[in-house]
Amino acid sequence: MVMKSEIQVFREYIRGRRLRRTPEREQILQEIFEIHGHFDVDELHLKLRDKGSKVSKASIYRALPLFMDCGLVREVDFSDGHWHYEHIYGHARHSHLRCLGCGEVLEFEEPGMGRLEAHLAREYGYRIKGHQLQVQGLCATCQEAE
Amino acid sequence: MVMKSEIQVFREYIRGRRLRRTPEREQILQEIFEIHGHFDVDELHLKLRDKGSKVSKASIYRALPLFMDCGLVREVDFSDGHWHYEHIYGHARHSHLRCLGCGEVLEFEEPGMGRLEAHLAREYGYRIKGHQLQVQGLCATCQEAE
DNA sequence: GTATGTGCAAATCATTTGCATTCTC
DNA sequence: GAGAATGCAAATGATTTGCACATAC
Repeated sequence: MVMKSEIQVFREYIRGRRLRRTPEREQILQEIFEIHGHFDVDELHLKLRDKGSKVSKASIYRALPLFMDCGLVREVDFSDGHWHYEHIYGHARHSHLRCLGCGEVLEFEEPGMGRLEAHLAREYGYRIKGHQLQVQGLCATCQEAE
Repeated sequence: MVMKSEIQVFREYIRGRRLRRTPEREQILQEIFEIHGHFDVDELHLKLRDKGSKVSKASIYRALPLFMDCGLVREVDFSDGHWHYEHIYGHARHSHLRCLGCGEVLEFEEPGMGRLEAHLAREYGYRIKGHQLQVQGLCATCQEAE
C-alpha cells in the first residue's frame, strides 16, 4: 500500500473543510517536511525567506493549526518560552529525551503507549486523540561537566 | 518515618542556597499547598489577595522557579497560552488526561514510568531528572455532543 | 463576485526586568 | 551594613488580530 504524500493529505483536508488551497500554505508545508527534526516559527520563516519565499510569519502562525488539525504536525514543548513543532506524518511515534545542560534532544520509541491509551479509553470513557511524553535529564557529557 | 512538611523542605533549600527566608515566599508556598489541583499565576495571585496578602505577581513569578527547583511544584502544560502548576510534594506520581472539549482534567497513575526512566538512563547514559506525560481526548459527554 | 487568505503593522497578554525601597542575615 | 527580595511600572517577546488588498473558487 502506497502512502499518500503530506501534500495530498493536506489538500484533501482543505477540500473537506471548504478552505482554500494557496501557494503560501503549501510552501510552508513543503518546507516543514524538508526540515529534519524540530523547528520553531522563526527558523521556519528564515528558511522560507532563504529560498526566496515571501510568506509572512502571520501566515505561518495561521497555517500551523491546520497542519496540526489534520495530523501532519504536532507541537513539541521544550519549556523554553516558545513552541517548537515537528512533522509527524509517516514517522514512528516517538518521545523526546532532552538534556537540561546542553539542550540535546534524543528521540526514543514509546513502548506501551498504545496499551496505556487503550486502558485510559476503557477506564474513563474517553476517546483518545493523542499524547505527549517528555523526559529530561543530564547527558553523560553534562554530568561530567557538573 | 514522618515526612518533612513542604515548608521545612523549602527552608532547608533556602538555607542551603544562602537565599533569604521571606514571608512572601512562604505565603505563596502555603497557598499553593492549600490549592487542590492545578492553578495558574493569576488564580494564585487572586487567592492570595482574597486572604489579604499583598504579594505581587512579580514575586510569584520569581518564587515559582525556586519551588520547582526543590521539587515541591511542577509545571503542567495545558497548551492554552500560559503555564499551569501543581504541587507534587507528597503526591503519587501521576499524569493528566485532558478533555479537548470541556477542559476536564483527570489524573491517572503512570504504570511503567520508573522502568522507562531506568531504561533510558542505561541506553543513553543520561541521569534522568523528570518527565511529563499528557494525554488528550474527548470525554464521554463531549463525544455525544459531537 | 464573494468569501477567504495574505502581509503589514498594531495590539495583546503572559512573563521578565529595572529601579528605588524594604527586609534578612 | 551589605546583599537580597519586593512592588511597581515599564519592557519584552511570542503570538494574535484589524484592515486593505489580493486571490481562489
